[in-house]
Order: sequence, then structure tokens, then C-alpha cells
Amino acid sequence: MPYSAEHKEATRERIVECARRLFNHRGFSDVSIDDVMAEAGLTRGGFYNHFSSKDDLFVEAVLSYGSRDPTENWDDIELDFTSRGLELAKQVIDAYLSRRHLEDLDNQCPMIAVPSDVARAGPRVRAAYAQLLEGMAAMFEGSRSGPVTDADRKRALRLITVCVGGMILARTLADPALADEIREAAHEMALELAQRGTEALET
Amino acid sequence: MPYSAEHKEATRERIVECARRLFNHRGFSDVSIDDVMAEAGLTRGGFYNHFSSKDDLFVEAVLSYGSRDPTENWDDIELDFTSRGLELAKQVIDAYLSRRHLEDLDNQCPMIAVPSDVARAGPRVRAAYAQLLEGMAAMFEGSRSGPVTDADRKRALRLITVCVGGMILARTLADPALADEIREAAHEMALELAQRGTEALET
DNA sequence: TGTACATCAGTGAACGCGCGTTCACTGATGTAC
DNA sequence: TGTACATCAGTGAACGCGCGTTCACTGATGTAC
Repeated sequence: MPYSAEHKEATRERIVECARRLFNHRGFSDVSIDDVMAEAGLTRGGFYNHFSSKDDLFVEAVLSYGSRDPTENWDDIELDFTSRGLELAKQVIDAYLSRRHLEDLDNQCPMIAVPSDVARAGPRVRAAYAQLLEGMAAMFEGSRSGPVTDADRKRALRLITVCVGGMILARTLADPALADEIREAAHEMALELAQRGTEALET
Repeated sequence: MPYSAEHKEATRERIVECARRLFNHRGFSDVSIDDVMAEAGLTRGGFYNHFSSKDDLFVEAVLSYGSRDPTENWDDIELDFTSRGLELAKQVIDAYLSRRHLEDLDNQCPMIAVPSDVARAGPRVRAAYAQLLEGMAAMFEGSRSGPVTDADRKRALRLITVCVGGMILARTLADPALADEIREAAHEMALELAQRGTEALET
């Protein structure tokens, strides 16, 4: 048994991390397997020791974001995961819709960086994207006390639309002033949504 | 002067239309110039009689959407452009966030279909995207009577975030039920935003 | 009205290049003795 | 403790293919006479 199992797993994770970063910057189609392997300090041939195809790598890259330590990205924003419910939701909104997150392509959420690529990808990639989104939904749903109601679900989906949608648009705009205008409009709206009661949603 | 100037212009417009449709379906990188020219019933060599590069074509394709007759896409939704202000805004929201618009890739707004591609493209493509967005903003800003205020501007950007952002997310999700859930959450939110007064926005 | 001509939109072969994937190999490693 | 060996992560050349772009050409067209 040459090389430990840990060695191979560590290499695989390194490749996935590099892929996620490169996809965030240049998209799925414009990043080659050569690019990814070179970034990981390897040569192209070894790729298929770890993955069955480039699509397979995309799935792993999207999913990898969900299993990261969230404090790793935004340590200086001081996310406090001991706080509960509404307070946590507000902290996540502040961090997610921050200028720092917008500009930090390396650590940006893939939901913001590659939505169009995912929309055109295969079922497994799209399932990975949905998994990230449901994770975010669960976090927002849990920001109210008591069991999750239909109104909680609806508010969570509204929050996701505003947080993710606002950031996607901000990233697309080249003019920093206009990008900030959108980002801040979305930020304010998200905070109002989180704070507001459910009255308007209970029809 | 063989061939009329109209002939060349018509061919050019046909190429742009085909490009916009193909980019909407498969994205910028995964559509080749051969694909576009073949779709237009031409061969690849003639492309450079009309455009200086593939990027140039992307600019034209994005911009082309802004100059279309809006009723062309959604004729059976009965957009009534004689109505004014708030009523028009509501009609546009209903049409933009409809399931029909989500599924009609051929006639879908490029802001929904290609945001990630634009985010990675050159300055001219991004300027074209911003132009579409500002056109939508102007329409929403004009949905209130009187001169455009800061609150009108802010509400317009909120509406864009919800309309465009919600549709981008819905397109990315493979599960039609989840896509509809997001689309309808965004739809309701947009109608509320359009209807609500400016009180919450005037800080 | 009819013909010869100049124009240039459109053709299709060719260019150099990089892609995803395959494969025969190499050499660093942990194990057996 | 030291050595011979089997394993397999990693290497790099090669595969067929399609890309964006260039270019010498062709032939449909409007014009001049």
C-alpha cells in the first residue's frame, strides 16, 4: 500500500479547491483540466485517478462550498455562530451582501459565481446547486422560533432571491458605483425582510 | 453596388438574432461562430464581413434585446403599453416573472440567461448588460408620478433585484417545483414592492 | 431592351492552437522478510 | 536494521476533435452604356 489513503484524499481535496476558485473566476467552460491540475501543482494525466470527468469535478467544486467552515471566509466580519435565530440571519446577510464578499472571487459562494454555468450543466451539477440553496433556506427558516411554517419558508425563499440575486447582478455590473447601488439596495431589503414579521406573508 | 445595403443589414440582424437565441440556450463559450452562422443559413467565412470578433457579436446580441418590440415576446399576456405608471409596472412584472418567460429560452431576457457569461466578458459586453438594466430601471422609476426621487430609484433597483435575480435562480434549479416556488415568491414580492408606498424607503 | 462589367456578400479550405481524455510509463512509498 | 518488492499516485506524450480567425475565391447583383 504505497502512499496513504490520506495522501490521496488530501490531493483530491486540493484539486477540488483549486477548481472551485478557478471556476469562480473564469467559469466552467473557460477553465481547462490542465489549468486546474497546474494550479494544484500536478500534471494533467493524474486527473482521472481522482475524477471520472470534468463534469464530475464541477459537482464536487460546487458541493465543496457547502462543507466549508463559514468563518474561514469572513473571519474579520466576526460571524458569531453562538448567536441564534434572527441575529444569526442578520449576521449572515451582512456578510453575504458585503462588498468584501462581492470582490473576493476566491472565496465567493458558487451560487453567485456560476449560476449560468449551472443552468446549462447536467443534473448532478444542478442538484449540487439546489443543495447549497436548500442549505441557505434551512438557515433562514430556522431564524424564527418554533416549527417552520409556510410563511417561514416563503420568507426564506424571498431572502435567498434578494441575497443571491442581488449579488449576481452586482457581480455582472462593471461600474463599481452601480454594483454597490444594487448590492446596498439588496442588503437593505434583506435586512427589512428578516426583521419584518410574517403578517404580510400569511395570506 | 451589388446587393443593397438593406440586404447586408438584414443578414447582420439575422446573425445577431440567431446568436442571441443560441447564447441564451448554451452560453457564450459553448456556442461557436460556426453554430451561429449555420443557424442563420450561412457559412463561417462570411462572419467577419459583419463583425470584428466573437466578442463583438456578444455585445450586439445583448443589446439587440433592448431594441425589440416587447409585445413580440409576450403577445398572449396582453401587455398594454397605453396604460401608465404603476399599472404598466405590474403588467411587466407579471410577464417577466411568468412561467412562460422562464421556459421560453428563445425569447428570454439576456439578463436572466447569461449573467455569469457577462460578468467574465469584456467592458463592452458588460456595458451592454448595464444598458439593459438601466432601461428596466427607467421603466420602474417612471411608474410613479412626478419627478424621479431617490426613493423611486431605490425601489426600482429593488424591483430589478427581485425580478431578474429571482428568474436567474429559477432557471438554475432543475426541479420545476422548486423553480416555481422561487419564481412565485419573487413574483409576489415584486408586486408588493411595486404597490407599496415609499415610506419605508425614505430614511 | 440587352450586354459587359465592377462590386462585395458569401464560400470553404486552411492556419495554429488548445481542449478532454487515454495510456504506457516511472518512481516514491509502505510492507514483507 | 536493511533490502527487495509490489503498489499505484503522478507523469507526459499522444489521440481525435473543434475552435476563432484568415484568405484566395466565386458568383449574384445593380449599374453603365
